[in-house]
Amino acid sequence: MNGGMPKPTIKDVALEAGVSLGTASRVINRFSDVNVEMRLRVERAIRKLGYTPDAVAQSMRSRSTRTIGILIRDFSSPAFVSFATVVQSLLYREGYVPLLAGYADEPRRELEILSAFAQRRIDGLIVTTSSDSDARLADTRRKLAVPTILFDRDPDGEQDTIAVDHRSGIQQVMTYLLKLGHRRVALLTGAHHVRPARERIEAFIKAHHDAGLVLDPMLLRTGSFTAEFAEQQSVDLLALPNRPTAIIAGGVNMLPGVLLAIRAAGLSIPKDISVVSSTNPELCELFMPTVTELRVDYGAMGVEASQLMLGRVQGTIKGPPRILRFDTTLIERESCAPPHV
Amino acid sequence: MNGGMPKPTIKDVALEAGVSLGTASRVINRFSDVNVEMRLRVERAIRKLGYTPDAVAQSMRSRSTRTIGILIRDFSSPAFVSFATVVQSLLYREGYVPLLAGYADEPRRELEILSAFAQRRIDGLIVTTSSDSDARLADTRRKLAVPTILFDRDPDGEQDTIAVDHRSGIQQVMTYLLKLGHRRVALLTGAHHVRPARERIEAFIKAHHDAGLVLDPMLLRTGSFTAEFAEQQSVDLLALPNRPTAIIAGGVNMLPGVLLAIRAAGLSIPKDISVVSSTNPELCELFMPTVTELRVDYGAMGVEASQLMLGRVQGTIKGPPRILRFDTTLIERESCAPPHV
DNA sequence: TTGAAAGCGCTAACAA
DNA sequence: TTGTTAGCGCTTTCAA
Repeated sequence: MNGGMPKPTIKDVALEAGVSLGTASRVINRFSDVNVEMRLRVERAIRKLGYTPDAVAQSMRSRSTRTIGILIRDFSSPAFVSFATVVQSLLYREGYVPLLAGYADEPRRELEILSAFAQRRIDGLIVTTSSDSDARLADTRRKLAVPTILFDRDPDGEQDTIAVDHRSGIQQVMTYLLKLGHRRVALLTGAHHVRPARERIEAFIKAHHDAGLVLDPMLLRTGSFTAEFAEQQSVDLLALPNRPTAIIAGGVNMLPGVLLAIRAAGLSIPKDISVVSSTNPELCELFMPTVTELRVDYGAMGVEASQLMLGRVQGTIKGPPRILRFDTTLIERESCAPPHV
Repeated sequence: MNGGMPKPTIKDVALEAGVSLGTASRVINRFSDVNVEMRLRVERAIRKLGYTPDAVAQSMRSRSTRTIGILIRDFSSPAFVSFATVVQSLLYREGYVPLLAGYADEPRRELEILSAFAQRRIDGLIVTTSSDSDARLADTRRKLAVPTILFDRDPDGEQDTIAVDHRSGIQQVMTYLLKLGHRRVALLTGAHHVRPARERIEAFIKAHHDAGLVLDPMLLRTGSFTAEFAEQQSVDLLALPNRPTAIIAGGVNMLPGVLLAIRAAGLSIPKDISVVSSTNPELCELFMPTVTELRVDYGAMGVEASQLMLGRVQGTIKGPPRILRFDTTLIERESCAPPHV
């Protein structure tokens, strides 16, 4: 597979430049206290030998791997795509590399990934945990002893948090739907042990209360963020004797399931049923009719998360845990109309 | 950020177990020539101290990082999602970790990522390069001197390749469209310097030739795999005095652009124009009408790629470069109909 | 089968 | 400002 001589080491560079190991290291690490003459000699040697530092050896000594672990639910959501793209680009620019992993809705895999991260000595962690309330996961994160950003999860008082205000998001949606005249709105979202689901559920209940409406518990469907769950629950909802007049897909992967179920039921949007979806720009704009969307700017969250993380690992940001909140925007499209009675 | 005592090392384990460093290492690495009594003592010590090996130190000595670099175009295509999900899960199972990076259509970033990989001493590389013909990239890959799998790119005689047969794919599509009566079919795909584009272009031309048709060069639009490119070219195609009666989205990200352009032109599918798309299960099934799809099983490719890679890095697969080919399946849906004259 | 010791490539502490 | 040296945590000789 290979060809020829071994990779040059810093020793070779020092030898070639006729300086000591230490001086070579100082040049490589851009320390200021190096004579110009020496610096040039070392740089020439580096170029001549085609030397690149060995990151493993650097990490061995310096304790830093310049690696940021990023632990998400899965790779399939458009939200992840915007986030990951931005984060990767900003981290690389500073010489850091993201270690990306998804647990694909299997909490056990989350633990495995965390320990793989630990063994590799990541410098920082951005994590969307599968459960806010799992003490074992929290404990494992703590043991990593690196700057951590909880992504759209509950602040724990110890780590930085960057989260969406889903509560006001659902409030916006409900205000909109109620104004259109809807009284039977269904909410599909994940299980209560993650913050986005919990916030949506609470806001959903509160909106009913504030409007003086009695919430039919059949209309609240929680348990998973997957499209499969959304489809199966939608099928069930649409078969109800008094089916909802609007459905909220409360999760970035859920819209496809909802749309499939509605089509299978032979219903038309928005005539028979109104639909609002969480962030999914492509599908929402492309589907006909276009779908009203509760949009979150995950790219912007990626920028903030990267900057905060870089600040923490580089020591330029200090002090107590920060909590960054992001608002949602309701983008009204064609999928909502007054219900007909 | 931290709390308490430093992580236990193998030295602590050896001390606790009352054995030598070497013995502790042998137990950890599951060597057979260790006395049962010793093994138990070491294992107990490991459990007691909560020891986990330090992957950086292991790599330092062993030369293996158990890390596989995966370099793709970007994170946004559903094809990537299926592939990455499978690969991650199979690699983790064997104690390997994927290092995922996308160059987002900027060839310069590809080089940066490759050198980041090199510095980190990856054990293997799976790469969808931005250009089959860029000698600098090929050279950089070669210098990595690790098992490499070219993903849907031209075999270079040195590395393993796992590729889709786009040629027969386009042939299937053309046969289908010609049989429906289409004579003006447009193909949208990437630039000729990557294999999937090149194969599609060649097969597209050959299909015309074989059918005794003269290909209007205006109908062949190559240059980029992005949705933006697809949209802009589609807009242009649809404004032609004699516009095509069918469009092929020859790239996994391109369908959205095509659909947007068709909608903007006020045309209806398949009455005014037929559409065939490369792999994009969700959108193809969800859009109305459903879209005829030239499907590739990227999950299956992920399985094969992982197994081949693991075989190479673990030394269980030896010998000359392998070339694995995957076929496409044409899934006929509602987006194609005979053209009306 | 086990222990002792060298050393992977580098950074950092110390001395000059 | 530069050189020398110890040692990061581990695997892997080499001897015993």
